[in-house]
Amino acid sequence: MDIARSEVFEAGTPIACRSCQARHGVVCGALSNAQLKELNRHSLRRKVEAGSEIIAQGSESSFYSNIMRGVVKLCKMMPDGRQQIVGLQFAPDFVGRPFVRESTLSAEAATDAEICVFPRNLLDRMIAETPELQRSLHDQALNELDAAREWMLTLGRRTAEEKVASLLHLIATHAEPQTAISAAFDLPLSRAEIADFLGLTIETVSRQMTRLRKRGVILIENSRHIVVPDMDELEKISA
Amino acid sequence: MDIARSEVFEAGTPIACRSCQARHGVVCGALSNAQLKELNRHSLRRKVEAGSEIIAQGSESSFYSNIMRGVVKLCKMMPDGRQQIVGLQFAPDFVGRPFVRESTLSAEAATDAEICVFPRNLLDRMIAETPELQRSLHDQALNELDAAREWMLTLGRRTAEEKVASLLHLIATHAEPQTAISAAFDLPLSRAEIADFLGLTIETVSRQMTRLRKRGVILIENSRHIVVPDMDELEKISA
DNA sequence: ATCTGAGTTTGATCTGGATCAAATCGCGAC
DNA sequence: GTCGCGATTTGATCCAGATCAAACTCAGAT
Repeated sequence: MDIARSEVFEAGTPIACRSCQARHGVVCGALSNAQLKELNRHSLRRKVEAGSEIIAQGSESSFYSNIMRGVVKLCKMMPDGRQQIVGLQFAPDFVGRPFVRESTLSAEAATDAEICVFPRNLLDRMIAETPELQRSLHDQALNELDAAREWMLTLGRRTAEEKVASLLHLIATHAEPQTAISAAFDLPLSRAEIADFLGLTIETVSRQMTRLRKRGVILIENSRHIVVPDMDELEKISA
Repeated sequence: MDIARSEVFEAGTPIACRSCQARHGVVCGALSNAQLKELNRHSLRRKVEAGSEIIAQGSESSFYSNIMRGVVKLCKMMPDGRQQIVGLQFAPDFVGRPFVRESTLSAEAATDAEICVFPRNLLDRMIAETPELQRSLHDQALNELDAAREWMLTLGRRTAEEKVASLLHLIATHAEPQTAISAAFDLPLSRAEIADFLGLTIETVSRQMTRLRKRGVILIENSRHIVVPDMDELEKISA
């Protein structure tokens, strides 16, 4: 994302964060009206298209964001190019690493997305002044930690088939009201990204998807759109 | 650990947490004297021996702890018995999951250890009342999240050799002042536990250790005691 | 001193997923 | 429409790490 390089908070037309309206992000949901007003003066609503980088691994980031729409992937890259996706974030998640300037991972829009961008210094001050905000962010951090550890189990101990089923289950759960028996959703990730999330190759991902399709566990309407007739079946396979 | 079942805070001789003395845990380091005094009335210093469970996966835990000495492993177990260690904790770490009663993982002493045990209700209240404590715990959660994501890269994308080197590097870094070029330390984990941390089998762990020994990267004084003549060498291998 | 058994190492073989290679599918540009 | 090209699927083969099997080690127990 170009915001990272250019001086964001000088250029562009700041749009009030109160435009979040129906759905507040993690940050603005925890602030008083006075704080919101101040934040609004310095925050920016931003559309980012799929594939653009929001935070670069190894860089010092001068801002945080809230995801208002879309999916963001968190990636770690090794010097030789091997890559691992270490998390997916959805609205209204907070993006950034409080208390530490340099990021050990990159954040990239997996789909077209909209984010609210906040200057780091201002938000750091608000976190220090606002226990409720700290609590919200603490809460999100703990939820991400639970999710990361669950995924460690997937990476370390599940088979390729179970990994693919786990991913489909994860996406379906975030896309659907999760009450329904069946689900239909768009994958926010390409096969290559799925492979990088599951610690597999694209070929193995493709073969496992085909296997699930042939068994009737999923329908592949096209490579990005999936229908799951029976979520219990999928959950059983993901073990 | 029997504490989980019996009513801890009635039996036993409570020992003042101020006995932490030189080294405070994450919790007591962030409290005022008045709060410490109240906490002392309800906390308990406890010795736990290697292998005993501090928190059981799927159970409701009514207490938190601080590790004062020793190493604690966090495990996730699948219904069919497959297991993954998802983190190691060292003094003065906090153990427990604030805000959620039921644990999705188990915490078990990997070595003989000493912990300070706090009643959940009391500490929850103190967290709510004490921004500095919330900040400490938030900080630890974020550090654990960084570590978990780093380990996801290890699980998903590193080879068996790189995994073993990564583990040795991790342990060495926590055991030694990390300034020295060489390191000597006791492994807090058995081969089986190392396998469960790295997503490998014990045979593969053993073979990779032997390979590293034959290459002169490590000396195995006995299966638990390791010497690393050149930490840079080890770090290079862990990639 | 010898026995015992858990933990570890070593060896032989197998296999799930990687790698290498070639279609096939879509979709935007012309 | 059809050309070009990246994304995906499918096929053939390979190999890192799993599995199966057997020693070996060593700290107690007798």
